[in-house]
Amino acid sequence: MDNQEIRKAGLKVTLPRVKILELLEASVPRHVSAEDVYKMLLEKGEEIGLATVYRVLTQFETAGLVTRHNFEGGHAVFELDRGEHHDHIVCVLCGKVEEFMDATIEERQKEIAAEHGFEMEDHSLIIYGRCSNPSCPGRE
Amino acid sequence: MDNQEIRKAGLKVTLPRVKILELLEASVPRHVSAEDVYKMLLEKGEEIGLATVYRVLTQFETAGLVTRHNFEGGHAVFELDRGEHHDHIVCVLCGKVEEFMDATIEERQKEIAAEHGFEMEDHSLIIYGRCSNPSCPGRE
DNA sequence: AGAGAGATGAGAATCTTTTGCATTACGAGT
DNA sequence: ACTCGTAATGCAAAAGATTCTCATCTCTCT
Repeated sequence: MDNQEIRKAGLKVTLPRVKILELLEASVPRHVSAEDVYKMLLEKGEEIGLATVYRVLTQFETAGLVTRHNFEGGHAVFELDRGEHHDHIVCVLCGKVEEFMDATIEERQKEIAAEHGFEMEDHSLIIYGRCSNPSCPGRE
Repeated sequence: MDNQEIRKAGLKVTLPRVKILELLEASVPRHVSAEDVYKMLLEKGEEIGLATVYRVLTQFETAGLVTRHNFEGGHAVFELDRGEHHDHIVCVLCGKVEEFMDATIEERQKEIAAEHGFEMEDHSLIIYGRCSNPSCPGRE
């Protein structure tokens, strides 16, 4: 039940919040912008304002339900937080996003932060490249 | 001579471009937003429009003279590209930025991209944490 | 010095995200 | 279930960052 997650986050269980969480759980692709969420809701016939989408996503982020990423392109994307941390590979041609997790890198990051006198709080690793998908545009 | 770098990039050697490049070479901190550059130029008495700053920074980025980073906070920062690649540690409290370079991580990234069928083009690794600087605000 | 392509400046426009405020919807208590 | 107070929503306006338009200016080449 989604409701419990929302409630546990200290938020009232309202229709917009439930709908947005449902959408994120069912969402393919997993990485969506606030605008994406808004449009997807409209298509499903839900009358939820864009401002509310932004507010709810920010609240979810604060509550640890979703993670916000600042990919290239000026707008943030969100994804449901499923517990395990991971990083991203983004195709610069078609925008496809794949996820990965590498213990070696994770470990080194912690060491590096410590070497610089930082207490690591979070990190963001994004690899940009060209994917091998045949249907990926912009490949000659 | 800065002029040569600009010329080599296929751009006309104009006053705004020279001034912006000079500023980036002398700039402390090394990571500045377009707005920062604009204000710094104003303080030095240079009458260069904000739109031009954006244009020139984008051109410099395309030419490989500077690198653009999408840190948290919605605005991009630029830094002069000095040849060697490096990553960043950003203090979430005071905004201080330190640079580092780790061969182990670099190597793994290339391997990971290959494993996913991507040809790595670029990457961005940012560690967020709390620095140990005594004058850093927000520490209890 | 002169011509033409390219660059600039100022402001308008665009895009993303946030905010103010009147209205509405949860949910604790009865 | 009913009522009430508070928190949440929707809309429109605002704010912040970046890009675009276009008339004017300036490099570069000759």
